[in-house]
Amino acid sequence: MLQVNNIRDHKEQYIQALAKRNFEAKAVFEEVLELDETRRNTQTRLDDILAESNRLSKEIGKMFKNGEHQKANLIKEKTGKLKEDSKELSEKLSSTIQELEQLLYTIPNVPHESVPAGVSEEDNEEIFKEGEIPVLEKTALPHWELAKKYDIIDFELGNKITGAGFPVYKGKGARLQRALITYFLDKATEAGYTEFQVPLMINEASGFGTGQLPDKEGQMYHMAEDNLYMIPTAEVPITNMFRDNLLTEKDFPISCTGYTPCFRREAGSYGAHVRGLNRLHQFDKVELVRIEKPSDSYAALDKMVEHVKELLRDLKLPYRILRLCGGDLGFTSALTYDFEVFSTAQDRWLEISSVSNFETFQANRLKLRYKNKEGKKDLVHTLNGSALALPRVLAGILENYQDEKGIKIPEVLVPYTGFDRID
RNA sequence: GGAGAGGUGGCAGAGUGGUAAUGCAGCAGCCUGCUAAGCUGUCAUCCUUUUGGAUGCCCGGGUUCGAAUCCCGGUCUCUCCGCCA
Repeated sequence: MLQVNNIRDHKEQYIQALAKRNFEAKAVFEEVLELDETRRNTQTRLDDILAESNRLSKEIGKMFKNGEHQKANLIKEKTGKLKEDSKELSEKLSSTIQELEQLLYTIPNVPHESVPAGVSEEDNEEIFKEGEIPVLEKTALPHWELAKKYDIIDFELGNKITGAGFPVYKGKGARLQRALITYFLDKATEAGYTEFQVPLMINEASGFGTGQLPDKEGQMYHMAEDNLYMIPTAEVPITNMFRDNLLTEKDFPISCTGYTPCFRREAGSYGAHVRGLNRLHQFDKVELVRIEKPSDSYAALDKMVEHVKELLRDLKLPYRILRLCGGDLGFTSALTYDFEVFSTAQDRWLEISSVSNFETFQANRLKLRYKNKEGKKDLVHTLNGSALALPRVLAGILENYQDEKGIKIPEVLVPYTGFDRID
């Protein structure tokens, strides 16, 4: 959520930046500023009335003490009128504030200056590419067929238990999955991130804090009876650990990692592109979250990008990095880098990580602040990134490491799997 | 699921109808020559920004001239019992 003061101070700059995500901000900003003006006027008027009313109350108190009951009763009549006025004004004030907030909820984050304009993923900017794309035999298979051939993932079994998009990993498939999780967590820990195990369900306040609510409600599984949501990513519980906090300089840097399953309804996405592991309702992910002082946040973002690069280098998977264009940028993000692994047998790129700086957009909703050197309170910057999302990494490994007789395990994983081939 | 207790500033913790003590931490300054102590100020939010004013004691209602305090509803936490991995 943007701050009204910033909208006022940087109006033209924000309008231009938001145009990069094809968000027409001019009219909304006008309305925001107008409502804010009304809010302040109303408050001033209300304050005056309440001040008068408080003053009279004090007098009445004194009069009763002095036994001047008649005089007191006279003044009481006055307070009745004041009360009516104040009620009216305070209703106006709260409805104005509500209206203002509703409006602010609809405004996405202001893109960073480096974000290219654009309307769709086709306008994303490729900024880095690394790794050899292997030349596969004609007999090479897509991962869902490999999974069946070597009996390591059972999609039908998941259908039976739950439904489409809930695969069952089996034998060496399950072990490889666990190896990846442990490997990613170890790498994050080595890089200084503190590991957490967090709840997989969140309440409404948490959903609001990181921005899944109110606009992405339909993407989460909701348990109506308890009003809880299944987490779509560990970002939500991890970042919300810090909700309503007032940090001090000493608390930084804050860097957290955690493995969780993630649950997404993915309503409306079906078809060939979602086959196999490409898109699931439940998948595993290791997430990184950082809470930074504003001055340090972009350096932190770079560090996260380097971290993810290293993982992919270690796994020897061909990948590229995209700087998301305005049209593809998430609602809450100021700058996002997507990592994509090349799925050789499908001949397409698969997103396996998304690393973002939210600047103060989430912190404002989270009421997550720190006391700076001058003792003033300031919103922090929040960041997060996947390191990494498992299913597509697995798909990449299966497809890129296949030969006619099986699948080779990337060297760095062998200590974790205890085997070097699936066949 | 049943019973009870509780929710006050960054933290700790008073306050049972007259308008939020105190301590610690933080920040600014003063002082003292030693890793520190002492003193003073500041130290919830908003409006005005100069005096000042309002709001704020988990959330929402109510009673009252006046509510942290009394009443109703909700919510969360803790303790005990029950159930249970």
